[in-house]
Amino acid sequence: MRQGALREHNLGLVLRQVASAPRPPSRADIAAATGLTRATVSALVDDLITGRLLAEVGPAPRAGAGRPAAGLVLAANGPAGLGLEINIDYLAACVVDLAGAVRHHRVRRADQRPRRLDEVLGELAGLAAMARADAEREGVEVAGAAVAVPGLVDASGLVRLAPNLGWRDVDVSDGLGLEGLAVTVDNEANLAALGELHAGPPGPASFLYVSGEIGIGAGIVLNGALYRGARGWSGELGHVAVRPDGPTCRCGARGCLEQYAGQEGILRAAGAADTDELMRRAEAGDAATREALTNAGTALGVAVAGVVNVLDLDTVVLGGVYAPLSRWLCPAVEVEVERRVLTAAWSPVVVRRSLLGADAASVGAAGAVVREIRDHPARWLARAVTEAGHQP
Amino acid sequence: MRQGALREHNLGLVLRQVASAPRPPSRADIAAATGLTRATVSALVDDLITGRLLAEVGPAPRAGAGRPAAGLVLAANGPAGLGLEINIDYLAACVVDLAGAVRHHRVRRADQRPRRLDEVLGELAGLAAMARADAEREGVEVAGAAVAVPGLVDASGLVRLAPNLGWRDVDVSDGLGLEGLAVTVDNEANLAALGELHAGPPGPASFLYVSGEIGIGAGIVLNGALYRGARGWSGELGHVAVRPDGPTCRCGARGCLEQYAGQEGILRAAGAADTDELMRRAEAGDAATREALTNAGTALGVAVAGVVNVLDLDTVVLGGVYAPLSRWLCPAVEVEVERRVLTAAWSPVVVRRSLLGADAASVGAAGAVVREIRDHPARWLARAVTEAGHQP
DNA sequence: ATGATTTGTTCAACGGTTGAATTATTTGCC
DNA sequence: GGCAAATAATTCAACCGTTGAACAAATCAT
Repeated sequence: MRQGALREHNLGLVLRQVASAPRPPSRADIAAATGLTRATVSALVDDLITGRLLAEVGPAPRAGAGRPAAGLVLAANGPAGLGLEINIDYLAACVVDLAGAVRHHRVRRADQRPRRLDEVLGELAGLAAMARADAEREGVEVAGAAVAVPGLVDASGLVRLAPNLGWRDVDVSDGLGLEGLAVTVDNEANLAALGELHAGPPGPASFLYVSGEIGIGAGIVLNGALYRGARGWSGELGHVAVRPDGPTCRCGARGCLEQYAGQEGILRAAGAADTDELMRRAEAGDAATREALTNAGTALGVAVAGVVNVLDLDTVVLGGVYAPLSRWLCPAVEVEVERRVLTAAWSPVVVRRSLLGADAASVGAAGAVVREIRDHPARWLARAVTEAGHQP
Repeated sequence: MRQGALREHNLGLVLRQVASAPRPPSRADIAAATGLTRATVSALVDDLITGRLLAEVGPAPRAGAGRPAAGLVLAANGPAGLGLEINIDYLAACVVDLAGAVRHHRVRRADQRPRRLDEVLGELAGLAAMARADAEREGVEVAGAAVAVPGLVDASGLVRLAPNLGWRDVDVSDGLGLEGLAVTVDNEANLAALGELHAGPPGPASFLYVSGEIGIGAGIVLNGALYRGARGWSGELGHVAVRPDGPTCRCGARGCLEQYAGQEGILRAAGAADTDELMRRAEAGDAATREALTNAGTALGVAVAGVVNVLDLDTVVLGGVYAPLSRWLCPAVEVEVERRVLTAAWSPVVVRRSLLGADAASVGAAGAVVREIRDHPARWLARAVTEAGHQP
């Protein structure tokens, strides 16, 4: 039973090695890096090439003598992931291939709050169908899908609560027209954090991804893996207490971060109608707006400093609506982190904006699908073999 | 290179299976539980028995027909772990065997703050020598040691800062007279959290262990493993902000939890000279003391609720001086957690006192040593074989 | 051209697991 | 008491994946 697990492990090892190499590596490079024999690597690579997970590229010019090496890259025409996102004011769909390249991306802006559930899912199903058709045209096969939702999602994929959409106990994967596909549903901040993880340099990382929307969520990446919590409900940063006797939050408690740094609170304090107006005023140098952003950043910094003190993270990423506002938020956050994190003197904590910006969740969702294949290639290979057998 | 890793993995699998079984399992039970064949399990068990990690017990009476099964238990005369603890007002040493039984335990109470470093380490070396001699008398071999220290310990085992002992950049493992042994050094709260993890029911668990002493530290266990942070400095709960504009802490920031729920703050508010007096007054029903404890519990609850909101933990354990005080602290902590944790309505958060009390860190340290052997038995087996070869 | 050098493949051997057959030891039933 | 059924543990040939050495392929340096 565990004899085959060895091969599965080594297939994944080779695949990850190719993915993390700065240049297309040869079989010999992989053997040297992993400690496996060249013979074993050759056998593994053969399986991966016939399974359309790896491809050979022309021999690179080499310095010195010796037979030229055939470079290996992740296959661009292999399996791809479909990422879908439902958010308050837009829907999005994208396709990411095994190498991490975004092959399709489409956003449809519209306030989803007044719409009925089936309208929302119907339009998302349309976006998904377009994405699949586009992927097929490009010669990649969609192998699975992940849906990002701004709310609490339980282990079975049921949306237990999405307060800003007014949803409760909704089965999102149903009614998307993706019957043949494996569909997972996850919290928007979690998938955005995964997107940020895979967009950065390869290798393990620990960071806090803060997603500022109407609410404030967080995705926690520890040692290169997403931490979901005991029940999958981690990251409720918006309800960390900033002032225990502050104003009452809609959750019932007092002084939650959301009251100070939530999108609605910032807009109210700045006297702006929406984020676009807020941005314009901030760029114009409006004093009240700048003050509102500084106050929000300070409150965010207090909460983030608490998390960093407890988890000892070296990076904090600001995403969602915080990403475009990061120019004004980051300094205030950094001041509080610098002041309140006990070990900040030894090792600095970086506070930066999201690399992917507003696309983080949808790209992260698609990336999570291909990452699953990359980490467990044997499952994909077994599937590919049985399919070939069934439809020759 | 990875062919042998398969065997190492399976040796560990069998060992963990024996450890987590409610009754001594037979080879056939293990095979059924792990999915390995009976033949493979027999071979693995033979290696583990000759390596003194497992032992057979007499056949248990069975219901129905069939050859009786030979029960397997973790060897009581195999390798054991030596746990040492340096704390503000006591030193401790203990020996824990592979099955988790405490075979030796000794505490020497004395305020360590006025003493010189070499005095402290000298006395601890004496305790360690006594523990080893006692272990030898009982027929167990000490296979390694771990030292718990109330301070920041870096990855190399150097104590970077122990504020309440006045230590900075101290190499503790040097000068303990344990030259032949593998010695690790770790934060007191981390090792206490491990002790609590192994004292509870087997299987993965996620919880926050809060260690109240002069400072307030925390050990974080996620999915059955200790989380140490990006640099190993996780758990600085004492410097989480409870009131951002509260009194200035000795760390320089304002409103840290330590100011409200640290041992010294509680004693001052209650007007008690030491913890014993505090306990007496609280039991006598003194109003000022009760109020001081409730206020401390409330502040602790605010900070703990923030951590639980972010990490989605289902259990919080109060240890250190909080353990004997938990009768008065827990209710106040629970009120804040109930009020402030967003998902508390779905899934309750348990706040309870430490099972091991004041012994958690030393027992946890010794347990960490044997747990290392239990998880990587191949290393121990290899060592045992070479030793047998050298001294036949 | 020839040798040095590096890549990739082939093949017998090896370590570890597997599955079936075999032995060992008990209970239940006549 | 004897025998069949049942369960535990071991033995052994077969199998799977990795290993190491030998070998063929392709290039550069001289």
